[in-house]
Amino acid sequence: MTETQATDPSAPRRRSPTAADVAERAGVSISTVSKALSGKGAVRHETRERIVEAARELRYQTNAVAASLLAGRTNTVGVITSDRFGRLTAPVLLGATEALAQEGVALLLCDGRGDRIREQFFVDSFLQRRVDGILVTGAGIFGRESVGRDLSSPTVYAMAWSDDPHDVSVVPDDAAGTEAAVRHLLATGRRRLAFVSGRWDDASRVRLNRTTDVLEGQGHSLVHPPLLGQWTEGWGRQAAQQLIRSGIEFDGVVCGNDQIARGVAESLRDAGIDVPHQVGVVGFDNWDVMVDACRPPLTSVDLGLYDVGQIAARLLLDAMGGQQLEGGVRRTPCHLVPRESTATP
Amino acid sequence: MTETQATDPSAPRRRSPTAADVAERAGVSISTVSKALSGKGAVRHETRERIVEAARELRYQTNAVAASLLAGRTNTVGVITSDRFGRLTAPVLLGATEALAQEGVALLLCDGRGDRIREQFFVDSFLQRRVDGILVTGAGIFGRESVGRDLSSPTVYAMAWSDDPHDVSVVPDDAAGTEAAVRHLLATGRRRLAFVSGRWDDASRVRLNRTTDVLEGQGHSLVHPPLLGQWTEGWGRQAAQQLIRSGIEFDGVVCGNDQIARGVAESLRDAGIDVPHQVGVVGFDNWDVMVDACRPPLTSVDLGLYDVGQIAARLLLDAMGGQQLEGGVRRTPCHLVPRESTATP
DNA sequence: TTGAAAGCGCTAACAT
DNA sequence: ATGTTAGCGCTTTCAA
Repeated sequence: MTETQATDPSAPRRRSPTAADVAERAGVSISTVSKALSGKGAVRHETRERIVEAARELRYQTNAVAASLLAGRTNTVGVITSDRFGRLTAPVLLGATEALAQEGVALLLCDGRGDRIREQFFVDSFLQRRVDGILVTGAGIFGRESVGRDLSSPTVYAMAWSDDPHDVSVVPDDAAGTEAAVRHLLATGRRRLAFVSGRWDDASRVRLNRTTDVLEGQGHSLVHPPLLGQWTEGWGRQAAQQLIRSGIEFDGVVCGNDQIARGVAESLRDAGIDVPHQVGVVGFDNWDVMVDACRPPLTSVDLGLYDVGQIAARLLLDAMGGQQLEGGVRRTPCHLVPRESTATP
Repeated sequence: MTETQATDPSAPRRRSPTAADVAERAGVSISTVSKALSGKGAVRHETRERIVEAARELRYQTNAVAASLLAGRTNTVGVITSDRFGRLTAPVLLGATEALAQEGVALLLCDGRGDRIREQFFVDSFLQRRVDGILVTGAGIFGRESVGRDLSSPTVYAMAWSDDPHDVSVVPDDAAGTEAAVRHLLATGRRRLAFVSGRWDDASRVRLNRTTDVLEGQGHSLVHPPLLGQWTEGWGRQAAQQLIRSGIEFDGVVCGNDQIARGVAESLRDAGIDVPHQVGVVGFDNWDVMVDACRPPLTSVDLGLYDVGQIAARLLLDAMGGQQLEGGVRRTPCHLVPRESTATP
């Protein structure tokens, strides 16, 4: 390397150039600089050239803080998560960032760990920072406490809905997803279904209820009482063994998530029961790591969490634009992704 | 509900109260309000009481934007990720948020998807927003391009290191982690080791090199040429079958990550080879979902990514405080978590 | 102990 | 087409 060190590394960090610096260098006033660079005022072509050139030389960048103070808008939304940026939150966050980035809005992130005190602290810090909106996500698909009515920034809940019906929530329509899964099992010729899920929460409840509703609508019912345990592969395996030991015949299993489904499917396989030819298995989440690695690959309900994030963000943008949103829960579609675990017997 | 609606929902969002509002209500000047609430000036006790009361009544919150403009400090750091907030980034992010939150610093988040153009765009947006620092993470443990020398905000790289040695990077010492894994296999009596990893990148290279170094230091060597493929369970299974078919005897397998290790372990089990009694298997990442679900549970190298995030954040805080950091890569310790897959035969 | 005034860096209305 | 001026909401001298 032969280039000369441009700056003295021991020097204090130099302050960023201001519009005044650019103005001086271009020999114009500050407001002309503003007009030229924002493209909003009338500036002679030649003058603009000079200003742009000066700005480039100084590596000038508009100070967004000053602009925000003036505009009363920070182009920022605060996000509160509660599952430590886990697997379910990530796609929601991604969908939201994409939708917001398109409008030049950035995300302030923090994790409340599901602790109301922490959450309240972060909400306050967001309000002090004058975020234009707040997005709240949960650690799964279930109801959660509102972070507060009538905050000075509009708020939208994604994935987990607020228990205050005045709040705006966007959640995957997993009841409809469940229905698709059950109908798919029926369509592939299964009639004797079992149900295995994690702990007894909103998600388990919705999925179980819809499963039994659809079955009963067709004159069927679950062949074994619902098996509730944990959201893990290990529990899926245990549940499968319990089913086998019960001696009850079954030809399809609806599972609360992909981990459980994988546990069930692989445990059946180990027991010499062919999946999908003797038993069809369907999971929830369409989590690549699970559905692809499972033997056989798992049919699963995709919750469309990226869309949930995107739609929640768009609603928030509308609200930030002054639109009055109607409170309540909006449901976004889930879709079934068929794979080998439910192939026609 | 019998309570009256406090605000007219169709009214335009009311502006936040300012220090002037509080001053008026408390019958003092703005500067007294500032002193009273910041606790920095001398204010008569009774006056402070009045001011605090007025602030509470108005639900006044200091406008951080105005404070930032004045202080030349935003208490914000920008974070650029590149794996869509994936499994590896999450703990880094979490560690960073905790360390930063303690100092009242918030995180601005965006995902560059590993695209330099997008990254540059986000870096510029961060600089405009006058973040006090920038944190860059990668999608894994490998070298990456610098986002720029001499940015106006100090920058620290976490997990993936910058290819510019003037930049400050914090990465897990996976070479040392590898060494611990190999020594553990040797200590549990294995001598004939194989190596299976994902694609041929920095992580695979470091882990392979250290594996062979340690083996050779003990007078041993890999019994089969390294097997490189993908970072998936499927590849782990294929590799195990390849090993078995080769007819070469082996009693230990070092795997590039937990998915591969699980594929290897379960494939051996399916082939009637006992893990750990005939073959020991060790993985990397200590990813709960994999290590716990695997049969048998997997011994794995924990990369300590939470610490990586925390340490990177602390370095960044130091730099933000004006401290001059020495460029280069700092390595944080990994540690082996023994489980059944390497239990003494 | 309190208040008046300056100014952080910018934009927008108004004047030239 | 360009410049002058008045703030955005706050903190911080400096005077009273």
